[in-house]
Amino acid sequence: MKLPEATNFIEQIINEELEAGKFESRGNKLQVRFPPEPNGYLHIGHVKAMCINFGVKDKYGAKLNLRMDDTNPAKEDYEYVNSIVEAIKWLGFEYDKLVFASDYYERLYEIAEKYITDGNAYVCDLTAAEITATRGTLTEAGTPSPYRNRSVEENLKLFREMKDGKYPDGSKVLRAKIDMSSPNVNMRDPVIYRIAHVDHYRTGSKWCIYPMYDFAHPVSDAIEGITHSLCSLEFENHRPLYNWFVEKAGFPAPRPRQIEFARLNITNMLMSKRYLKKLVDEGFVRGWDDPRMPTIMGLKNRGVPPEALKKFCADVGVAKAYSVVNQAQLDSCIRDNLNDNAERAMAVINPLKLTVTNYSGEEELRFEKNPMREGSGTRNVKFTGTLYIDRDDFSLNPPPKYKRLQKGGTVRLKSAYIVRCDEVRLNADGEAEELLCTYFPETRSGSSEPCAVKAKGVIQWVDAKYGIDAEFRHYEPLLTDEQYPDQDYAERLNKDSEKVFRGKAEPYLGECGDGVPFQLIRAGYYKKCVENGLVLSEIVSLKDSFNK
RNA sequence: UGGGGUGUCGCCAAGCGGUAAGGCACGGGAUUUUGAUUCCCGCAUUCGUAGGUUCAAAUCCUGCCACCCCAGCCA
Repeated sequence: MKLPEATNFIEQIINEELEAGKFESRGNKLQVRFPPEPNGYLHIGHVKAMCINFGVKDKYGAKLNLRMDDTNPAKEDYEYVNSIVEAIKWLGFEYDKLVFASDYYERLYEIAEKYITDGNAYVCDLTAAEITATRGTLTEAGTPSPYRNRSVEENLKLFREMKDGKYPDGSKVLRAKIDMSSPNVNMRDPVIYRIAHVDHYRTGSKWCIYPMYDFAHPVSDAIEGITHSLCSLEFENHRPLYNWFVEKAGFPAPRPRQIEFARLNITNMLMSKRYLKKLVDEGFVRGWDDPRMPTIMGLKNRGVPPEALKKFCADVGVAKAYSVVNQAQLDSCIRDNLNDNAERAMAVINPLKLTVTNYSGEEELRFEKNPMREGSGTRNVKFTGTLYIDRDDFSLNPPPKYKRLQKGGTVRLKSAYIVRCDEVRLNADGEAEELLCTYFPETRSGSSEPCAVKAKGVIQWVDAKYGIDAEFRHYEPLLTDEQYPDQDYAERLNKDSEKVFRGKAEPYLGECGDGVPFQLIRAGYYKKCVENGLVLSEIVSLKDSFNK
């Protein structure tokens, strides 16, 4: 058998197993799963998990189920399952089946009864606090529950009564009978089922007992015939439990194998669902898909192409070492993708009027949509000599090596002419209000004749007569998990994370369809065009090369 | 002071006994009507640390150190 080349340690393990013939009994057909809990929107961390799982799918021709791990009715909802499906679709991943852990409730219940019958589980009347107290500590063994040795008959009767709703929440649980003195705390008779008289978004009020993750997850894997259950590092301590549940449930080999990898962390990116949910619930952001959010939908609304996210995950790799990737690495992938694919456009965020005093009339100039790509086409831009440039592109006190416009200096208007600034009109505050310039007809863009006039810089511009009003929003990334609990968080978030600018844009931007990312001529910015007429853009500064 | 993991360049990360890939970041140079892009060139005599085995170790052995995870009726 010709094995695919492994690009990470997980695929290496798979190759070794395949070589050893572990999956011959199932025709070497592998199966994986992506198991989000529908209690929030997917974020960039999930993209890594998906890249790993879908990578196995593509590489080994494995089956891949999208499984909603919905065993906690209090937190889950259809809104989230829809958002998850949408995010996966946007990323371009294709799963074989959409399944729900809640589809297995009946089967899980039967397996729980089997545990009881086999003497591997018991109903425990201890309170939550008592269970915690008797679990022992990291260095001391726990003490067995007084209910640990109930008879199979009594356990079965009690468990059925639990299911039938005879007991209030918290009064009883079903526990696995493993080892109260295990050095691994997770093995000290973990809870399998809890009573919760809560409606489930899918099963309604049918159940009042719900299975716990530690039990439901491995058994769901086994039911589906999963061969590789890939999850993050924090579940390493649960692996013995995982194996215990699958084995005691009586599933034959080859049983699913849990393999753990380090989750994705990125500097300046808040990545825990709990905090993200809080930001949404308390109104710090407009929703889960707010461009400031690290959610897949937030990133989409920021104008990030899905391919850039996949490239990023591929670059970052998969390993077991705890790590925090620099955001610069993500930015680089986005820039790289946009450089190849995004069309270029002109817009000024902070307009400054520029009048060409020796120009009259109007003309159309040719503009390449994407100079990086062959055949991307051109469009015409009107030029009347009265226009706006960005305030940043003019300086009253230019620093050394300044390449853009200054009094007495020249600059090239992108795809148009070179102009010289003759006079600066100031407002009452001493700020530039209007620039009076001279243009040089012989410097018209595309002209091949040599001319004496030179300009070091090139800036973008918007014609005053033909440009449209545009609103720009500039977003700062959300703070990191560590910074989050800070008391000034909300204030800082509201004050600094979103800035709105009223500027001008060429009409072309208003014609862009919803969600089209494009790159501003001023290098280092990418943005997204939304809604016609008005340009409502999300701008993210990716590389501030202007401070050099 | 229990158990499970991890330690290779500023940040990720290959490497699996034969003499340190790659990406990001960074520095230098060339081309450029985006200070972008593109293009060269540079960037770990050293792999947490101390010993040991070997002709040969980041890779094997032993001790030590550091960091992360685990005591939810969350996932």
